[in-house]
Amino acid sequence: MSDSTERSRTKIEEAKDKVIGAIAETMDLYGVTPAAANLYATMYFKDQMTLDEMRTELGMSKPSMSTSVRKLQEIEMVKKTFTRGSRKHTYVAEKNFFRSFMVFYCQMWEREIKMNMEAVEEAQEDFINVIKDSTSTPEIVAEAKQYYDQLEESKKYYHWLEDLVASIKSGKIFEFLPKDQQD
Amino acid sequence: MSDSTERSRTKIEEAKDKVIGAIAETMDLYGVTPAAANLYATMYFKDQMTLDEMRTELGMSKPSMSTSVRKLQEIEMVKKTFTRGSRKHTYVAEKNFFRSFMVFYCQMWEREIKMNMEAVEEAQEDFINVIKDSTSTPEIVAEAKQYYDQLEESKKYYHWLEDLVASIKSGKIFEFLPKDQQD
DNA sequence: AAGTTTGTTAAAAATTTATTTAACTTTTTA
DNA sequence: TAAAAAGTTAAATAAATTTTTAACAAACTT
Repeated sequence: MSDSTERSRTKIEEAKDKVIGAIAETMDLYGVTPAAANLYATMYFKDQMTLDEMRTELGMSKPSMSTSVRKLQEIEMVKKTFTRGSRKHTYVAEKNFFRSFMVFYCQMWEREIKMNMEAVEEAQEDFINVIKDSTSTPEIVAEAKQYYDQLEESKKYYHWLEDLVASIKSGKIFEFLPKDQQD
Repeated sequence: MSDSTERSRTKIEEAKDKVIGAIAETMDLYGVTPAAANLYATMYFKDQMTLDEMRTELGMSKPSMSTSVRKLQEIEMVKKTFTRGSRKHTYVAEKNFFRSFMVFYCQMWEREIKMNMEAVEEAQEDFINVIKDSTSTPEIVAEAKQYYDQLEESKKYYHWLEDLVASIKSGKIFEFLPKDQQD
């Protein structure tokens, strides 16, 4: 390989590494481990990879790659592919950021909605019982009512978030905010 | 205090704790420490709090409260208030989840857009240089072009995310997804 | 201005999380 | 079906983060 070819290869690798570094750095804000973040960013520039290729490329242990790839599959940023001829499993990175966005945030928000709404509903029932309890003093009734109302108000937000998730899942949000705008 | 009053008070506390637990649990997915998550959730049911009240209520150290409250101020989930008569600082929790949502995700997404777009722009320049380099072999030019195109495609997503942030900041998104829907 | 209270910074301890090594299970193929 | 290869689970180690204790700085009171 000639000197200039080698120099070009190096430049390409350096350019990729800039993007890999940026993606990996922002990704651990998404609740994945550094290993998983690095792995995804690396796979972003690859067609497909096996566990052994991942281990070699990142210089990490195989179980670490196995765990990372599973976590990435959970948030659908990596998918398993069938490659005939090879008995090793092969994986590909989701390269469409729109899809990653949709899956990740919908998952996150649905979890939040479910968990918080359940607690809110239960708590509201409790407050109603206190309000209906004939032995409750006026002060206590007033307090319970105030908390009940605060929770009722918060439900508006969770309903809105539900709508947001639905519009992302259905793709309706792209009618409001087109994927390709002309500025 | 009568038995039944005491029982009602306990029920109110239990009801609040359900919500506090749920909020705290979902919040540490938002990148805050357990102490900060618990603190915010606790403050959600309080008018205002001083550092000493926080320490007493959560049974944690003062520096921990100080750090947590600062972190919560950064993401604008807590604000400092002036209470004349008291020389202690007092803080209030943002109780409008819409506002917390806007500040948190806009901050998060703007950081992601900035960091990744900068890397993408730099990398694209590098790829262009390789492509323009007269000593580059056809294979190398093809490879550089492919990566360049992949990054160009990714910019559509970042532009879309910019639009999403803008529509959240301006409130325009609520024309598309109203805060109070009637189902 | 001295003393006291409040809040912050810095170093240390404790806890949690991430990664690795080693053992084990499953799958493949010969 | 036995041997080998691939992948996963579990325990142990390592690393990073969170929290606390202790020392310090700033602000208020008298």
